[in-house]
Amino acid sequence: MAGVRSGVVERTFGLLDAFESERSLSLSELAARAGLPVNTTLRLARSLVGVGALERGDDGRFSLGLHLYELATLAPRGVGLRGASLPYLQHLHELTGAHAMLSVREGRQTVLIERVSAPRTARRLEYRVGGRMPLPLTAGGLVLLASAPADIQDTVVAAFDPRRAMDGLRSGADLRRSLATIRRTRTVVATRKLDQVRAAVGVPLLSPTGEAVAALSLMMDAPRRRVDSLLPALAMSARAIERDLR
Amino acid sequence: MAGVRSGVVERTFGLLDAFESERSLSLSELAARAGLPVNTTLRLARSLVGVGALERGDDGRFSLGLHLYELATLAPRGVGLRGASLPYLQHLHELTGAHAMLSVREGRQTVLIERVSAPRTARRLEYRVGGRMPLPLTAGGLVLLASAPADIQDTVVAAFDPRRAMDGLRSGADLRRSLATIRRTRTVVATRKLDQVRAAVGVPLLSPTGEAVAALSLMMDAPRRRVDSLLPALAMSARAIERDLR
DNA sequence: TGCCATTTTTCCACTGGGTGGAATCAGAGA
DNA sequence: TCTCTGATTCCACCCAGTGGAAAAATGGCA
Repeated sequence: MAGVRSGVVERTFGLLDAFESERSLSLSELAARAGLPVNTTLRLARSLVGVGALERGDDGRFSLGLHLYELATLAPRGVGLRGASLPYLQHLHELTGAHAMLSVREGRQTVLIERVSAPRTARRLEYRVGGRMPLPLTAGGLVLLASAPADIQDTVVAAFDPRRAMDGLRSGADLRRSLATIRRTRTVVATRKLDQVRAAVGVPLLSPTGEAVAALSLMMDAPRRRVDSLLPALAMSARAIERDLR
Repeated sequence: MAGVRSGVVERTFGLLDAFESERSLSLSELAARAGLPVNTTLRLARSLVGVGALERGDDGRFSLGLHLYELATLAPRGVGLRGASLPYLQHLHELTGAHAMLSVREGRQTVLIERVSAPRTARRLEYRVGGRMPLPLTAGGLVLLASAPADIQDTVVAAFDPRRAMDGLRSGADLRRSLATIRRTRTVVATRKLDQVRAAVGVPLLSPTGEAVAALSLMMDAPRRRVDSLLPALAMSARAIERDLR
């Protein structure tokens, strides 16, 4: 479907990516989503079942396999970070009642590595664990954008759409100013009405060499003043995680 | 290196699997581990970087990429189960102080989906999140084996090695008897001195159709009598997770 | 700084694995 | 029983993948 320049690897991951919206797919559905002939799809899918990247149920439908989970646990930016942070996310959530989140930057988007939320509220959020969001749309994203390479910042600022932005960001210039502030204070406080949540705070997680490898953030439905008060606990947690990572 | 029958998909995942023991590998290390010519390795690895399955640092070394994490979160047997179970694992851990674990069966082994442990003890355990263990060596594995297809049970029983087994299992016949008991009681209580942990209990997590999709288990260094007392809480948690999964 | 060893990358001609259209088979409804 | 959709097998073509070899980059070491 997409204009991927051929290559077996690209096709293979094209197949896997086809499961983004559906948990299980039949052969022909899979072929249609990946934009490949059924036959080609069948052959690749069988190989993928062979290596455990796909599983095939008794009904013949495919779904993503456990082997991907095993590999993911070995991805440094995935589970390493997650394991170190989870206890602190738990603690922050219990302490504040807010959604506690850990995210990293992947190109011009953020990927949510982990989130600890109250059980019922979790389903309403569109920001799923493992899911992506544009950088300027989340507190964590802003933190990560602020310390991203210049070319990334430039393209994101250029493509900035004020209509889907945090309160107070009306132009690319606003965004740039905001990023400078974030770099200085190592802190974001942002408000926006989305997903039943009004405000969010974020801080970077710094590697020993001083670069932001991830962002820790809290989201809650509360006025800005109250959200401000969460910052000390958030910053302390970030320091603690950094310590544990060594 | 292993006798994988050629095919680009197999080679590709051979490359990814090479990261099992090392977080990052240079091109030549990667080629050596995967048993492929450097040139072939380079070409494949670049494609993998292109799709996000690998990442390449400034130093030229490769490591597993975030995209695998994103895919893993879509694997039904991975993150779906994990998300539903995590709060209960937390609760069980707090309640009992034991290691609380969730595992599934993959062929003749178990894969640990999630574990909640006290921070310091976690590092000593060889059973890593995302890692594998032979079915008869863990309480969760025994639960899963007890409800596995007959052919799986047969091969595992045939290959059974009493030297690395739970207390009281001295032969394949013992194991088979034990599995029958587990099926009847839907419960495992096992003791073994390993990893500083003396005893474990496990119960199955049943799908709506009644098959065991996962195992919930607790591990702690305590005499068997005390471990027995954990069973009610464990069973209740399993029922609660099953409810949530619907 | 210059030299050597190692690793990474580019180049290229060969060929066999990948391809996909078409035929066949399996299964669910009607 | 017939029909239709989806899954699977078959097979001839051919280009993407291959890997040896050369070139370039890297990194110690003196």
